[in-house]
Amino acid sequence: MIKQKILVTVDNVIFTLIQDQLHVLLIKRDIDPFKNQRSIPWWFVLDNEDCDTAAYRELEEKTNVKNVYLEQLYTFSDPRRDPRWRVITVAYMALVARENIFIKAWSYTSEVKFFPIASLPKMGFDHKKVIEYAIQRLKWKMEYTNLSQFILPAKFTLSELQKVYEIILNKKFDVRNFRKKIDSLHIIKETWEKEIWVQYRPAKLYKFVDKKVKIIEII
Amino acid sequence: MIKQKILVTVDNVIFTLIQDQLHVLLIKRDIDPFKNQRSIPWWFVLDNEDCDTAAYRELEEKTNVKNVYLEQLYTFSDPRRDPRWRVITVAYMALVARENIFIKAWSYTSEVKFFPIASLPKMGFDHKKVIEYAIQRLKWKMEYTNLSQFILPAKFTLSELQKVYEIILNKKFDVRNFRKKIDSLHIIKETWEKEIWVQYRPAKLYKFVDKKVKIIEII
DNA sequence: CTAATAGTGTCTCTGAGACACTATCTA
DNA sequence: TAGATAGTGTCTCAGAGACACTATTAG
Repeated sequence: MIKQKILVTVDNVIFTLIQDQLHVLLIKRDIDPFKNQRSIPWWFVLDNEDCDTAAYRELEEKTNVKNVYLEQLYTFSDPRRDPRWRVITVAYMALVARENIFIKAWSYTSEVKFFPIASLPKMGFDHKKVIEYAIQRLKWKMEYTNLSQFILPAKFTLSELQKVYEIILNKKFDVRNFRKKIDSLHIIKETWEKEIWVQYRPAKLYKFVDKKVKIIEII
Repeated sequence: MIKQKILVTVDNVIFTLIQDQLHVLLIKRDIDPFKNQRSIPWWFVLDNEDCDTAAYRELEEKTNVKNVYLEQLYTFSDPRRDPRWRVITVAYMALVARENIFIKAWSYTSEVKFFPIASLPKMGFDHKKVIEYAIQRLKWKMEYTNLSQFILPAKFTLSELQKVYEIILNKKFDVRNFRKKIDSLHIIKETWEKEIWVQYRPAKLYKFVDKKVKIIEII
């Protein structure tokens, strides 16, 4: 039988929106290598689970939310990506709505924290590369699917929806053209509720018609 | 240190066009499990190489061609996908031009053979799923990149180019609209050569402007 | 009534798709 | 000259993008 000494892990790039900025969850390493540097959450795949299961497990451990969007991205396999052992990692990205994420990650100490992607700290391993890959995939999929629903609260305003696209795609849209386009796609519907506690004209709240990921040209 | 007993392999879904049909390279297994069934070529990742390198190595061993398009697809990790051991596989797809592929795979015995995707034989492992995934990715990428160049000979006619799209996307195109579209993309240029040995009006030969993969809306 | 954001319609221009005939080569 | 494929232009319609004002609420 073949001799091979490779360890397999899953890495989770967990995205959310906080105060109009895209953020990624990072943990602080308390052991070497890269002690005190940040890294994205990762862990070993167990012997009797597949990678999706492992990624979910790791995700719940850090955020305590279920019902999250999770997608396999890419497998990183440079033989020297971990200085200790030969480790291959299957990278995932997760999208969580800020209304869900507040539950656990926030209650941690500074060991688990969201960082805006515009100012990421120094990171161990090849995690910078993994995050860059994830951002690319996120942008790309935002353009042609209804993925934005997973980063929004269940009910949201059209302005919030537009802002999600503007932030992630880093691009401004015309209000009227944006609404016309969204309307033509039939991916969201009105609720009969409105914003409350706002000091201006309250906006109508909408929700997504379909929880499934659909292929749609949004922009 | 963590105990983990996982083996890592790479699977290659090797596509080419033969006689107006999309084909996949399969080998015949001469040992159990799945003895005498077909499978896509795969092999173990060596300790000091990354997965891309392993996939190239496996590819050259079967086809003897270099300069091939190779892309990582997805990592399949069901704990029971190999009945003997716990094996995780990183799947790749390769595109080869028929002018290149004839070199070695053809000279093999029946052990290594191309099968049209419309009539695939019974296959071991989860290879049906892997091939289906690869076909999806291929279709998808055909629509928005200049990937078709890797499945065509270096010089080709516009009819051949159109046929590539028609076969892979399983869809007919209007000759004039297709040419108008391709022309507007500036991805190919005329050579000053024409077809020879044909029994009708010989067509002009074209070649791709750029070997790099470009993002372009083709259809 | 002021400040702040929500919400709405029209025009222009580009590009996709429908459609049919002539040109060039071999045998 | 028959058979086979190459090669070419126009019109219509849909959708993208540019653009500015009125509506509604809280304080």
